[in-house]
Amino acid sequence: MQIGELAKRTGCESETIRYYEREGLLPAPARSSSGYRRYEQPHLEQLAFILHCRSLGMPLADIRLLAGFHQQPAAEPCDRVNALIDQQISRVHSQIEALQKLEIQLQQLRARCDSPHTLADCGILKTLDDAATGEACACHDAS
Amino acid sequence: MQIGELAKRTGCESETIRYYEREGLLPAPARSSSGYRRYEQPHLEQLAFILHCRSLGMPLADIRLLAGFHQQPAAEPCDRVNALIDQQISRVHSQIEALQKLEIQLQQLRARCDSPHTLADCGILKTLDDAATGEACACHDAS
DNA sequence: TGCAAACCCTGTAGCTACTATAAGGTCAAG
DNA sequence: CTTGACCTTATAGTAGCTACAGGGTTTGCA
Ligand SMILES: [Zn+2]
Ligand SMILES: [Zn+2]
Ligand SMILES: [Zn+2]
Ligand SMILES: [Zn+2]
Repeated sequence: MQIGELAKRTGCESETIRYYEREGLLPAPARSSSGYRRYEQPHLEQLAFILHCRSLGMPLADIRLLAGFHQQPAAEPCDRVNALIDQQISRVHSQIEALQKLEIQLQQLRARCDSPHTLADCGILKTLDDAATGEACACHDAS
Repeated sequence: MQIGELAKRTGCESETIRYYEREGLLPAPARSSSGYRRYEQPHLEQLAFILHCRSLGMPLADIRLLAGFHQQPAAEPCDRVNALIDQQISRVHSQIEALQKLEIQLQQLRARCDSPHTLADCGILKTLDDAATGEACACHDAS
């Protein structure tokens, strides 16, 4: 199958497929006489593997490692697989925590302007300006 | 003051300050005879304003707009300020939701390997491989 | 046969918000 | 007069694509 059909079947754009090939995530496929890439079933599965991992937010470097375990002796322990997943869980978890703090801060700032104002009287702008001169702000210094 | 001192006082690297200048977020300061940037108090406040907004996750384009409201007639309504903050809140909120889903999916995948295994028997690798061939997976198809 | 649409190819640049060099000029202390 | 700490510009790198530009190929139809 050509790249366009692989794209259609996986829901991944042709350009992304070529990008994965350049990055060494997908093996270079055979070419037709005119230079078109020709993919077989294993490529489709490899790409599906990559996209599945991407949908879990895994970085490409980790996916490369995960895919590489298929080339390793099957009797090896799987602790490095676990470590990759655990790492990703903790990355995601700390991102959630940081974003939750951010949301609270933003809502405290937003609360400074509840009724329609002019720019001159806007509690949001005032808070931001005051904070820039070193004063306490609703978003960062709330108790 | 020179760029290094501004950097020290704000906790922002000199290179980032120059970057903000290139991006039009900080006005170009006066130069000494040898070409060194010389900053005054207003630059420090402007930079503090930017850094405060950045700490709330605001994109530079939005900060540019927020800062631009200072040049606008003060009698204008502040609804565009609110809109920027609301937009940021909803961006943050939807990121949180997406990451929370991700965390659950990752934990479901992780649960497939609870005791030490070999690569051949690893429930995580098996799940990923099966998903690549179209089968249901713990992470995406759990009820 | 001729032509147009729909494919495909490579290579390059753009996106965000920095960060990190390289290669050089300036200034104050000792 | 030299050392070290500053400063300058310009360029490239980061992650994961996405969007061209400028070309070649294949297929179908009149
Ligand atoms: Zn307001
Ligand atoms: Zn604040
Ligand atoms: Zn395992
Ligand atoms: Zn899954």
